[in-house]
Amino acid sequence: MTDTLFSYTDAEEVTLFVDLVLPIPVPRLFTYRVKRDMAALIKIGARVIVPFGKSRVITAVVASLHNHPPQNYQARYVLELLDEYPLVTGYQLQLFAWMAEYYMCCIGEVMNVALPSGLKITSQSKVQYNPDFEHPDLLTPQEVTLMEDLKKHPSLSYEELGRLVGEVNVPTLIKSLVGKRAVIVFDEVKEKYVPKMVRKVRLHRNYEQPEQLLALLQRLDKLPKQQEVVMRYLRHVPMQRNPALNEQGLEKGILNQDDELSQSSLGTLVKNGVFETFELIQPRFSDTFSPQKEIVLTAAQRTASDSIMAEFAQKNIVLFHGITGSGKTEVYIDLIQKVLAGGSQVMYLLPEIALTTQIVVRLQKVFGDKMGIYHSKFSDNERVEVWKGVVSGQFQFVIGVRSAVFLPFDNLGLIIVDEEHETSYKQHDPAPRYHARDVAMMLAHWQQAKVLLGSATPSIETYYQAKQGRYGLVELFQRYGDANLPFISLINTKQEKKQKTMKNEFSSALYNALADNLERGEQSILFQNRRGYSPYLQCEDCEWTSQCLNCAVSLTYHQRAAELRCHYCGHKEDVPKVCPTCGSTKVRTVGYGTEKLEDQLQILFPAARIQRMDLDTTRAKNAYQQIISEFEHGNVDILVGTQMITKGLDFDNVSLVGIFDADRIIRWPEFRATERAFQMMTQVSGRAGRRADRQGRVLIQTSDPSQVVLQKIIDNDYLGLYDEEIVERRDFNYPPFSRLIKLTVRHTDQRVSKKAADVLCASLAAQLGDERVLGPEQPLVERIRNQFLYDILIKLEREKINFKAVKAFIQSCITDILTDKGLRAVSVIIDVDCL
DNA sequence: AGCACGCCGACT
DNA sequence: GTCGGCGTGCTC
Repeated sequence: MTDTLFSYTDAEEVTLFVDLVLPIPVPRLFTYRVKRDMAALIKIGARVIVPFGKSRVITAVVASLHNHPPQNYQARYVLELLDEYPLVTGYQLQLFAWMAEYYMCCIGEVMNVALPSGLKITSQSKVQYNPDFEHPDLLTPQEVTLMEDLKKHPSLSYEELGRLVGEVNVPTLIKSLVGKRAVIVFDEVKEKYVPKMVRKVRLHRNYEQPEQLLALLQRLDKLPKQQEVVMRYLRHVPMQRNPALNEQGLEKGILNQDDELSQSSLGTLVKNGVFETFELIQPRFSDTFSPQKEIVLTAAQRTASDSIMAEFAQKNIVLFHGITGSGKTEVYIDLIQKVLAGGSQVMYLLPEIALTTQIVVRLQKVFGDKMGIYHSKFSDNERVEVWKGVVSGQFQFVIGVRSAVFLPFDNLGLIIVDEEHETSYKQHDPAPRYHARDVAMMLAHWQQAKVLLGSATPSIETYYQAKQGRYGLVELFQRYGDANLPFISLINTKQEKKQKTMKNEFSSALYNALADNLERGEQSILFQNRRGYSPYLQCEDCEWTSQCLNCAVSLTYHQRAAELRCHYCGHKEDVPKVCPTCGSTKVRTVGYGTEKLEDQLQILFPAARIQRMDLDTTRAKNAYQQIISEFEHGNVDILVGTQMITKGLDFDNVSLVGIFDADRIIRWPEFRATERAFQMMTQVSGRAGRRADRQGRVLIQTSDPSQVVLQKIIDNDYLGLYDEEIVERRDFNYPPFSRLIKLTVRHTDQRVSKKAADVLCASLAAQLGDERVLGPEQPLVERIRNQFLYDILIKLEREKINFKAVKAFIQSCITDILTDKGLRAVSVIIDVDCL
């Protein structure tokens, strides 16, 4: 500014602007004005509420503060400042920006998956009564009446709230209520938190004083049943000594003790006004933890832990390669304790399925309420609590799934990525399509934290880095408690079919083994990685098969639900009684899903108790836990399941694992198929024989036992697998020797989709060269939800490539397509480091 | 992503 | 004559 003469007055008049991250898929920040009274309080990383577009109000995060008024438009005002202390750290903003750049998406898309929806108040969000609300005394009179309304309604929308309170500023009101933890905010789309209610009873006020109580008991002398109920109540609520205890009452269930007589007596007492019933919302955080348990490491575990520490002195990333059942968890606990004692934070990542199991319980016993759990099965409100707990310092240690990398850590000392090879660490559907393992490494790099990658079957990429010396490597090949590795054998189904010894698709070997196990009272697990009853229906008289209308896949037959389902778009239809084409009644099921296996096993072994575990049986809230505990308590003889059973289940009594169809796992049309097959089958095998006193057995059904990977699985020969795979990867320039970016072009008109893909491919290849650009090619499922898909795969060697520049070029090619008149309607999905 | 604006078909 | 279909374009 040239106008220095008046700068002393200007200094006070300068308008403050903020650049905000909005949860909107637009590749830029948005500038808003800040009113003077807010200017002193607003900070980078704080959330604000702003008006956006014609009729929306949304939550944004402050990315920067400045005083440059925008040139081409008038900035609008920030409506409300939500956080006096930022809920988003500088590291997180750095992470958001990095992810948007690296994974080629918008920073708003990153923010959208990063923040739990409870932290994003918008004009679309709803509020409900917080079951854990503790301080009604803080409310203003207006808020008190509003809370009464909220108690009556399950939830209120933004508009409804506005109508109820009249002229008051709704965002301000919500801010106030959220701040007092009186309400919780949730996303209408997602399922809201359903508070658990307890039914309680208490004595009527008239009987609270000792003399009144005594009179009551005397009056009930002639009614012994009712007298007994009152006595029982007094035993649990000793109000003779302290009448105030009556206020809290007693749970109805405890008083009733499930006998009908006391129930009817209680009913009479309630009717006569002696007792009154009321309901209370059960607080969720009422668990108590057992005291800290001492963890004693075995010699091998001790050595491993020490070696990891030693490696960390040299390297920032260490691969901990330990076979299944070697007791990696104890080693982790040891390391976590060390890092926490040093005052740093720890993040422990696990794939979704593994997190639901015993590991959490085990860690909770050690770390108690200092440990936060970040899991998708938890309600959004609980995620918000974990987030705030990390900011406040309550949680120095969090165990969580993929999305835990977004938590506001600022002082990480250690990140553990367990089951490092798991593909579920890569987010597939909404952008950002990030890999939590890689993001974790970035976070660690910024915060000078160490990363421990754990796996029994490391990904080829990771093992390569370890071999190259870029990562430290610690291996633990001794099974915990000297349990033996299972004995794995192959069953040639082709041969058995020739000899006619198969029972349906069960080989005699598998059948006999299952029968033996049943007889001995030992448990078995049968693995089949396909849910439903059968992958499709087929007419025997014509060519008809069940096909999805919207996708190029067959409809899977689900017998239990009595419907045909598309596993891609979710479309459901009734099962036809006759062939829809020719009217024939000979419609048969083809192929085997877990449901059919369950059925056939029941026919083969009528006395066996069989349980199925797949997506369909575990959808309900606690179904997963229930199945596991049933199995654990020996109430199940044979557990049939998909991938879900491969992880984290440690059961003593399982002595047999059957892999129903190995061929299907091996012959996946993908360059990682062999690696996957090895990982998957090794993991399932690990479920067998986790006890020292006998060796578990694994039977693998295959039509071709000579397949190389099978022998490697039998020999538990990870190194052999690695040596072969790495050669192929090098020869064909696949990861770790290259990076892959997959572009998927989508449109409802196949010709448009194809044209766009061709044009895109040509412009990419013109610059990058034919050998780096593959396709366009129709994916395995060429049409999903009536959109025709074409894939383009870009291979970029690690050396001598300016990754950033290439990505910018790719982006420009896509922009060209999307501005082309005839092709602009297509959408292009970008997947960096696709799996 | 939402949301409005805008320009063409089957309905009271 | 309108209601509403979803194509296109914009949001500080």
